[in-house]
Amino acid sequence: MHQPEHLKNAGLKSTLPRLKVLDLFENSEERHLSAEDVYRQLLNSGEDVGLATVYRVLTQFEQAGLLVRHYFEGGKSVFELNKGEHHDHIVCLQCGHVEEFYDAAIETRQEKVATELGFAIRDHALHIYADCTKKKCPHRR
Amino acid sequence: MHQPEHLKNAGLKSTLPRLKVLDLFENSEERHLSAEDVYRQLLNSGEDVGLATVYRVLTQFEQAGLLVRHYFEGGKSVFELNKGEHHDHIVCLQCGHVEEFYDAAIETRQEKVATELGFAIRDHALHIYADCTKKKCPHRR
DNA sequence: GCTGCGAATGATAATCGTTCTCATTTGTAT
DNA sequence: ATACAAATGAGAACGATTATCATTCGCAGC
Repeated sequence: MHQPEHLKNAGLKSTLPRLKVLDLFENSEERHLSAEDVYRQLLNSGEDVGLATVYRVLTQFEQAGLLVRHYFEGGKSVFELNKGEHHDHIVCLQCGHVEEFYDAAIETRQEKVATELGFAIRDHALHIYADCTKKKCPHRR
Repeated sequence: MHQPEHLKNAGLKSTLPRLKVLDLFENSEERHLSAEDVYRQLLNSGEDVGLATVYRVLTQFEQAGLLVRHYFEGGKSVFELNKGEHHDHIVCLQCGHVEEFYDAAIETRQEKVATELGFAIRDHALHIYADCTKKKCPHRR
């Protein structure tokens, strides 16, 4: 019973579809969901939302700062709850699972490089595509 | 008069469209070209190529290792000549120009992080989106 | 140089992710 | 309860890319 305030604070009416989407992100196993993922999961849960609404809501949530959008290889973009702390991503090539990491040294180095080249960083994305070396891997895909 | 060998070595017939595309990448101002960019520039040069062929040739060149493909934000992917040496990219948000850089510290740090998380890096992409702080900026877009 | 055949091309249709349009429905302030 | 703006959903539209398929081209063999 706290999502409505999240929406209010973001200046968004608390409608059914919006509550459902927020809830999904807060209770889903996988933190990183594409629009299609969200749509499918809502349909499977018996909800009756339109794909267009899912796209709209995701975009609104991104603009409101509730979600963060990532552009991984393969065209479709994925969203995750905005925890406030920046982090980069490592994507498993086997199962598609996304792991997060943060490395202060990499961050400061980026700033250094950008400054030297005469740029002011606005945003950045570090995506590592790798094979999981552990035996457990089948997250999904 | 050396492109034909490049193609031969890659196991590709040296056809007119393929030679034109290779030539474009070797002589263009901007190293980073999208399929649309290539298509437009060839049309402007009076060449008569089909868009489908451009996409096909770019993909073949990528598989042959002649070109490298990058997925920047904004959907469309861009290609550049494969110089053999890896580098990351900083994209100017004003003009769309792409600058390249390489930072050994960042590279080694990535390896370290991946290993610690139990992954074997296959590929990675570091894209910095920034504003150019210099007065000269109008490369294009 | 000419021929033939498989590979390559180009026009166009199809696909995929995403956005737009618009008539209908819903949330909420009154 | 009422009303009105905001939000929704179905489907059209869109941009990037890929697939289809009849025609054309590169090149090996004559």
